[in-house]
Amino acid sequence: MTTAQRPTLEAVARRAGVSRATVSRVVNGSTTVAESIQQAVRRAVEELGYVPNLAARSLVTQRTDSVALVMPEAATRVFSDDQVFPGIIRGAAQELEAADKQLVLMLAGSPAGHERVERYTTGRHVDGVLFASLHGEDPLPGKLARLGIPVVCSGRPLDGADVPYVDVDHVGGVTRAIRYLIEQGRRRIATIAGPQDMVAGIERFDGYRDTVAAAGLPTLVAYGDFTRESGTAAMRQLLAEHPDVDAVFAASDLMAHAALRTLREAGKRVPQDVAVIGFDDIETAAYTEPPLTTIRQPIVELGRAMTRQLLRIAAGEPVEHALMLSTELVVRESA
Amino acid sequence: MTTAQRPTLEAVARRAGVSRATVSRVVNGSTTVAESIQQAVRRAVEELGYVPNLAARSLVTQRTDSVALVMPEAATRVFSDDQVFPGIIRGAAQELEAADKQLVLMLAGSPAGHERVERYTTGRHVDGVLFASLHGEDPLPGKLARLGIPVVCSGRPLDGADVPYVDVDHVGGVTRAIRYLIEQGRRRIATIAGPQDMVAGIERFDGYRDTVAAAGLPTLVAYGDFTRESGTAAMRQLLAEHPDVDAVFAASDLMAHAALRTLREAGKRVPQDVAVIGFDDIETAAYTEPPLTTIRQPIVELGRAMTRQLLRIAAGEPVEHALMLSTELVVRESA
DNA sequence: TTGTAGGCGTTATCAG
DNA sequence: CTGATAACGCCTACAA
Repeated sequence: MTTAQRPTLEAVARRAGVSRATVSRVVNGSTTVAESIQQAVRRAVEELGYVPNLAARSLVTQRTDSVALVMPEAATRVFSDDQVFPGIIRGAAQELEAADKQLVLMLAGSPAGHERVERYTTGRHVDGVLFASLHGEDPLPGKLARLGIPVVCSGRPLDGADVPYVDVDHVGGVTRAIRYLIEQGRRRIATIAGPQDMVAGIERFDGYRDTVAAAGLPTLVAYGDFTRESGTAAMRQLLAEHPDVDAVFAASDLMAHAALRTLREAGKRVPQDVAVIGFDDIETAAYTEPPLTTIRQPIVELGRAMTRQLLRIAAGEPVEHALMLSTELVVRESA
Repeated sequence: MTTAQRPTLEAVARRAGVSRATVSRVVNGSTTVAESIQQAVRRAVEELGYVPNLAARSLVTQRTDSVALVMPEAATRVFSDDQVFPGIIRGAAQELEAADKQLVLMLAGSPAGHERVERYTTGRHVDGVLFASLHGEDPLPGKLARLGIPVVCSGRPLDGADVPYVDVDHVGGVTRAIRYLIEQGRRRIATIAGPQDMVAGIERFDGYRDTVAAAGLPTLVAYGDFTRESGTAAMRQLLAEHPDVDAVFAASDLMAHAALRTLREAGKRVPQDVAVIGFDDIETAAYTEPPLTTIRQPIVELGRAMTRQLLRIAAGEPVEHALMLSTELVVRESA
């Protein structure tokens, strides 16, 4: 029942026989303190189990040593089993740990949640804000940037706000994949596109459309929302509308996985009858039947890169306005 | 360039022509303020864009309105694609959102990380601490509890600390699964067990061992660490040591998934030659080949339940020392 | 019902 | 190199 008041600077100071100021200096690593005194202070800190009160500290320093990671998705979708969000979280956590800062996770799925996030972040309760994936034209990133609060987005903000961002090379990856399909002799190449209110959905579709168009091939499209269920529906639609489809590029591995299964149920062999390529390279991709050929995006690295940019901005250093991480075609057996 | 100092209570008070105390009352929803004054204050708050400084507030209230979720796993494993950790995060986030508290995520994989977590949490920088999954005998939960800091673990702490926890009914679920296998006429039932330094690994193994023993059947075991790679190795070992195995219970869906593939490569048909049952019911389970029969654990609910318990403890209410969430056998085609 | 005043635990500015 | 002392922004008795 050690309900004992936690010790304060004052207590440590008394015990070490010095002033609060000196203790503060030692605790914060100032070098201008005599060695003998430093030792005395450290011993007192040790004996008392002193831990600085961050609230008090940030009250005066105006820093909070914490960063918010905002996930604007509905709570139910953020953690489906694509590994995108967990990957970003992990990358951010790693980088923040190295910087000795805290990661505050915020879900902004509901309107109430969004408002909460706005209150919290504009209230300067964090040193910076990371946006994990924007849906539609969220004005929040731009607003925060204008308030002078460090912000970094994953993907170009759709509302055109002048906010620094990091993204993976969707278009490049997709272009490579579609060309690969064409080289294999595929001519009726369809796509299961992602949501068109998210950069990832838009750019992956653009990459597909431009590449098939450049090759003089038709555009065959059905839309999904990155989930397996939507992939199943889209694949069925594609099959119904274009029975002669001979390749499918799905904008997410989850949708590609669903397409694989739907194709099998429809009696199509993969890749003989229809080739399938996904996007993400989630762990499951290597275990599908057949193993999925897909475009790998460095998702953990995305989280890390965003965080590094944010920390630079917070430190007043200049950063590239946009950073692009490269993607890579991983050929397995589905195409 | 609105670098303008953010407004303080003082500023709002001046603008509304009242005292700081009154503004504080209005902001915190005190009812003892005249309606007309409330309106004036609210207008001033609005006009100035006032947002309370949490650091200042928690300095005096001794509350931080934030809760830490500690994931003691190595960063690289926390977000593999089993949905356990993301599920817990999601449940906690939902419940915390309702309580208007912040979720601070902390990875304690490395020794340095663990020490960081210890400093932060013992330093009373959060109102409570949630432990997402314990590895070995971590003394931290017990230590925090002794310091009077609200703590809730997922799973019984292995060091015997007297800390409240919430867990799913591993043993019950596994028992049902093994009995089901026996009813189907399986007699050479093996298990791919999880790590034996985690409650989940231990209890799932216990459930298996006791049930096969009670039926007079042999114990055939290989160990994994919940990942697919380890599942592959374990299944190979099982096949080598017990070529006549006719059923496998894997302690995680990921390992079960790997087992499915390994069995196929070995020329075994599932479920005809070998039945396979997993544990978790991750989304992928419905999409494996064949679809996986597995034991479902309510993982998001686990996160929510832990959080609710923590909030109760923090509010000084009494809580059950242990809470058990039920599991359920989901029969698909692999068994 | 409203205002006054003190203090929460640190850091930072100055003297000494 | 060290020690007073004044903020930092807010809440909360207590007084009016």
